[in-house]
Amino acid sequence: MSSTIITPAPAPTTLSSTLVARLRDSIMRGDLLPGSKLNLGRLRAAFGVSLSPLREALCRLENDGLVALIDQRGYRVTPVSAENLTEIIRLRVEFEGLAIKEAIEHGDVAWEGRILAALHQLNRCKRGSRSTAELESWEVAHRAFHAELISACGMPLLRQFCATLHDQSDRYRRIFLKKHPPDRDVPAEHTAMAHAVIERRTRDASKILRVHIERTGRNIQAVLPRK
Amino acid sequence: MSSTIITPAPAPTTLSSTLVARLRDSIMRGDLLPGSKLNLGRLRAAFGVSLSPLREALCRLENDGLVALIDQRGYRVTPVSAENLTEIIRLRVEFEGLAIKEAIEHGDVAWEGRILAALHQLNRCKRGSRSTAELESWEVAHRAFHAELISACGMPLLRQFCATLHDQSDRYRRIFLKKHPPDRDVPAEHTAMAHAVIERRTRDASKILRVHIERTGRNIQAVLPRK
DNA sequence: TCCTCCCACAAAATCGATTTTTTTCGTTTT
DNA sequence: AAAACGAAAAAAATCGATTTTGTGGGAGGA
Repeated sequence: MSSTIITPAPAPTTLSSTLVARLRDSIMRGDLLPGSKLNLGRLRAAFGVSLSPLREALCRLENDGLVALIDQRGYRVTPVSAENLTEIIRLRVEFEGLAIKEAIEHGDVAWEGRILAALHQLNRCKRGSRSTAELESWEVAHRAFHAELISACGMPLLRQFCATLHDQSDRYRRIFLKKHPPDRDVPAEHTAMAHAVIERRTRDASKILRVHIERTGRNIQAVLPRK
Repeated sequence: MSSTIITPAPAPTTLSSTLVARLRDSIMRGDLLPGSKLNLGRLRAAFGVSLSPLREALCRLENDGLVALIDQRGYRVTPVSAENLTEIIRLRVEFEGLAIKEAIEHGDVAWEGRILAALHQLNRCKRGSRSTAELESWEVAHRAFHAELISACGMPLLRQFCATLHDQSDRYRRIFLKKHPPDRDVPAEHTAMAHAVIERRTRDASKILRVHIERTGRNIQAVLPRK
């Protein structure tokens, strides 16, 4: 019993789980193009793994709507379309709107604190930065902030649905707004949202959230290639 | 080109896909108990398949929320709880309510026809029957009817979410109301719902749907074992 | 020229065996 | 007696190889 350092998280992970994260990143950043076929042999080689964990990882990405499996002809990256994006945005407004209402009703002081913490971390990330690592840390903080807003809604399934939809719209944003400068007033909106939520201004919070989601949607639609 | 009979469905299926259906049935009917551990070795033997397709099938059932995977310690059947059921019911009301509103707005005559067809098929199934096959055909028709009601909503993702939630609440109903006689007025409610939808009485349709879903929820809650 | 059939190739799906990790259960230590 | 340990057993995860299925192209026939 000397000064043994207890590892905070034993990192109980598996190859498949690691692969899920790696593949998700590749799809999210657009390295794997929407609609493109995922050749198992090539992927296996590229990631240096066997077929079993690769297949399992892809299967798990199906849950998130990032890939689709067709019997006997393998996996492809989920294609993108204006209609699909429209639905994602619409459902995000509905689902997150419901979730935030419930969260405002049930959230306690600890939750308020977590929101402020998440907001702080988010605002510390320079969005305009050129560095990939910094952009990535903004993405992480942004996702965490939105998740925290609804974390007190008391509905695990709903939170999962929201997370899935958020991921899907993030893919659009990251691929199609890659070269666009981020909106100026986004940080202000996040701050306004956090305060509206904490002060239990349900109406305000819902509205800011809706505007926030829909504006991003329109920005993407504007540059989405037409069919 | 003699009298070649064209197979209606080439059945482009794979072992994994077959397994998904078989496992889903086992879980839905409660053969595999909620919360129970799924021993891969035993399952492999029971279904006469290898690990690869079995693993893939289980992974796909995760999407439907019927099983859960924990790294390094395998799969288990999703446990049940009063809170979980409450959330499922709540979300079904919200999601299907939204979907039916959109469907009423966008549905055409062909859709109306499909609803009546589905309703007819449903009403032809004797719910009170003792035969397993007949009960099963009612389940199929019932699911098809509810799916048809919202099929015109123009939102594939939402339909998928609704289908998932429907499956989950069906599992509760099939397991916990196995020995209870079905409610007398359920067929009448289906008919009323179909007509309200076709006649574009949005308000009525939503209300009937909500009552329909919530009553089943209460019936299950009443017999759900307390913790 | 166009269509159909057949073969070789590529890819997906599946299997059986091997490697890791967790769980179990007796044994020891305090 | 309770906690701690460790080796054996069980189970999950992974791998490499085999089988099955889809695909593309060319020969043969209309």
